[in-house]
Amino acid sequence: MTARASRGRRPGAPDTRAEVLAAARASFAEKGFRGTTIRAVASAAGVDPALVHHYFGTKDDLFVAALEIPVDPREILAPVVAAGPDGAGERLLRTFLSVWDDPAIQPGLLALVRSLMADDSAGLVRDGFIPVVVGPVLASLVRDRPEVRVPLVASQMIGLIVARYVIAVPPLAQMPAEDLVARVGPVLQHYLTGDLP
Amino acid sequence: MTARASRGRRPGAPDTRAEVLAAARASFAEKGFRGTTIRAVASAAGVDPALVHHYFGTKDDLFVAALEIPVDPREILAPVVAAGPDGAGERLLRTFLSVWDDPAIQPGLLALVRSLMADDSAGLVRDGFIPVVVGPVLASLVRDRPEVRVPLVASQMIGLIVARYVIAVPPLAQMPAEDLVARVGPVLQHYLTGDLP
DNA sequence: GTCTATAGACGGATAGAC
DNA sequence: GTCTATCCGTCTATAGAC
Repeated sequence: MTARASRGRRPGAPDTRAEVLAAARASFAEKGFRGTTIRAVASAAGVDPALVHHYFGTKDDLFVAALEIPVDPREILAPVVAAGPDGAGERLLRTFLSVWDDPAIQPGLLALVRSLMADDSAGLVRDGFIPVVVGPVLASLVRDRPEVRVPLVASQMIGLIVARYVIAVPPLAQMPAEDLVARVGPVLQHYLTGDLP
Repeated sequence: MTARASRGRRPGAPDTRAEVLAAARASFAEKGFRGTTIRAVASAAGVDPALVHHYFGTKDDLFVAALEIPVDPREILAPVVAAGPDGAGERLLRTFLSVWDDPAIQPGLLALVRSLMADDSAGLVRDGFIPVVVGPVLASLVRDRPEVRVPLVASQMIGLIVARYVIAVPPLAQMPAEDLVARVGPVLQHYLTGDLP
């Protein structure tokens, strides 16, 4: 994402590049990586396939351009952990949902999730994301035995993502975030600090 | 699966058909539908691509042959609902895990889940599987407001599938089924019959 | 900048020899 | 039954005209 503000008037042509990127984002989010074709993206944006290559290079390049998640999980979760374990379940879920419900971020996250499930890149989540990103963050919130509590928390949050955003089962997909916080938050809290066999 | 027992000796050639099917199952489970190619399946089974077609017809046919889920969810869940709402969370989870942990069934289920997440066939789960299969079954177990309780139960079970079987996050993937029943069962019970805002 | 034309690779499917 | 050879379609990617 290059800086787009510069003085003087913008080029007369509409921002074709942005339209291509938006089309790519939507397609990757909906159909996954293998399911989207450069041709389909170009057609959706009303341009020629060659133009897509001209802007973004290879299909892989287009994919990473379409992700562009403007969120650092550790940064956004910092205030959640700073407030301590009390009510952490609700706070965690609230910030989590606020990110996922952001229409500017959602397509990128969806595309990411879709591609992670489709390929055998599950190892990336298992050995990368969970232990190095979310693990340490959550570990500071749990009472004990993080190695069993963190995965349980993760399982419920993964299920929420898949049910609400990927499958969009009603009424989960339409449910206001605060309702979900009230209903699922206590479960997360239980996994974090409750009595567990 | 045709009956394989008949008197007299089996044909001298090893059961190539079964090997092809096994290779297909593994590939579909690991790489999803789009990710597996007939050629790769044939190569993994040590045979010619044309032979795969000869046995199974199109790639779609091969896929449904590789699924071959020998389980009717409604049938297997019948005893769970018959015993009533008390302790239903644990019972539900136990039968659920016993099916998923069955090595004869798991690859088919995994392939199914992978393909459902990859394509935009989410509608199939949302409008088909959940409301017509699992919905009615679970609805008879909940205390009230099935339209909010059933999706919550579904979200936790989906999360368990993805975390334990698709991503295989440790130690969730290695955890004995009974440990999971003891830890997650109460949450399901809470979603089924507990106090919910 | 935008499009046309096409090269090159890959995968599904079929026909037919052995 | 099993394999060779091949057709046909789709896709990425590039070269080059306008």
